[in-house]
Amino acid sequence: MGQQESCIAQHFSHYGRLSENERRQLDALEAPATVVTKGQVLWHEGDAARNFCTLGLGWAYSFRYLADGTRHILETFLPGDVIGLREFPFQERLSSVAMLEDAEIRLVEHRRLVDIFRDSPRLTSLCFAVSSYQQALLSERLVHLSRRSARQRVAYLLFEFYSRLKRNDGALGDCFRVPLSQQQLADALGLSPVHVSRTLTAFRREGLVKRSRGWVHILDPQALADEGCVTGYLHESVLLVD
Amino acid sequence: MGQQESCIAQHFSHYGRLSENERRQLDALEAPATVVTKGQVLWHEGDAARNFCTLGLGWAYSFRYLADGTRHILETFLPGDVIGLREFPFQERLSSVAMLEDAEIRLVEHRRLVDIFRDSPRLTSLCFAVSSYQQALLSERLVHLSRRSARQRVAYLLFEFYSRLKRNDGALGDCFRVPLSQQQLADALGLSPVHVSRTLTAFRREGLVKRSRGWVHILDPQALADEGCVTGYLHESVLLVD
DNA sequence: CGGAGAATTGATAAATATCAAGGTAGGTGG
DNA sequence: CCACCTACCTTGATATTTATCAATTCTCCG
Repeated sequence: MGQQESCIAQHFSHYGRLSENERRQLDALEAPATVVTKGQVLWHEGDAARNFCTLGLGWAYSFRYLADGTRHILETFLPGDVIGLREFPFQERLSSVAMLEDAEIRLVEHRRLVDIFRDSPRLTSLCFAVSSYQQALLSERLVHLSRRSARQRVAYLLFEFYSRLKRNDGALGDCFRVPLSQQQLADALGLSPVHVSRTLTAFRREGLVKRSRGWVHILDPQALADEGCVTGYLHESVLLVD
Repeated sequence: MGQQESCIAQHFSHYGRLSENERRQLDALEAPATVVTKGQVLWHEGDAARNFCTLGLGWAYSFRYLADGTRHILETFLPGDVIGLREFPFQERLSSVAMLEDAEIRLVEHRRLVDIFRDSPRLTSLCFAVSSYQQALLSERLVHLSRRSARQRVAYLLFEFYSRLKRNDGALGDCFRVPLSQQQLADALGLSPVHVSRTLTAFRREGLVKRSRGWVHILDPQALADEGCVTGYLHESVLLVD
């Protein structure tokens, strides 16, 4: 992801092959990188929404506060992901976004997206694909949160991280960094931190997964996928026919 | 929604004013109406995805089967809604869709969407808006399902129906049709049908909501919104600046 | 009037939350 | 280099919510 291979081009290329020209168009979108620090809030729910951004390095998450002061984590963003695209048609941010680590982001004005729509039907299709993929992740999570046990939820989330990281880096091993605390995992899973801890302890005892401060080691990928009832289309290539 | 005011134009006009020309373009998308019957499955998860459709009359829902044979309802579709747009970049259906009532649908080939992308940046933006709004409904539901009590979930879902119906029909009163059985409400809420029944009984006793086979009567809209922790942006106009 | 799906109700069981008390590891300043 | 500090994690005991099972009633439709 150097200067000539922009983050956004990298991300879009998951959904279809890019021509040199298309790549240049995407590269031209991005402003210079901005450095942000762990814990920093990129924007709050309700803020005016005029841009989205790409995440060069580091993890982030979007969240909403509930009436009782608790917090729910809606999405996680991994290096290379696009953040805030879905808010394009809204005047206001629908959720807050905060950084899990020090990171580098690049802003893109929403109106630049309209330029894309005007200039390139193909890139437009790819934008749609990016957005639809995120929506697919969301609905998958919806299914997995609403009616599944704590074990299944935890297994699913860990496996989701695994498979999304693997999509960006085919050489990823079974041991990788996941910079969420148990409190944050709990906020993403709709569980109490205590119960997340118990579940992870059980998984460790059973030889499924080991987790310690920021790292996850998947001991038995197949068993984890089974436990999480992972169906698989998140892996499938989502290439557009054209 | 007669012959000249197509379902899809009607739907899109929620997101921005349509010119006569744009309206014609949208109208031209739709094939003649197809009649479908209650319980009919439009498509199954995993089927090839080559088109989407608009729902002229009647309700529908999308769902996934879980490993244990239970079912989760992901989305509900009301008259005027667009079904299956989010699957545009996927080769396969991500979820099944079934009818809650006898209804009328109109199919649109996915490749016609590419025509729109090529011919009209503005309609493209509106497509994006439609898709993003559905995504917003999904993420709102995600928040409301993962960490809220049964009372809050039920209240939220009923209020969501109320506000979505009201968006299509400003004159809607407090009493309207909701053709989901308690079993189906349970499948959408991630609760057992028994508990849905208890919760609805409690609401009736408290003078919040009355429900009987296919009808909902909201007795105290404000109290229901409070109980469901409805925040409000689903009502907001989502107009594009342009 | 009879039948079938749908809804209600009660009793009990299971899953998860909450509360509270330690324990551990990594970072920091002396 | 050590000691402490702090955030994070673990564990146990108890409380709450919701599921499950089973029996009954309701309501619509033929």
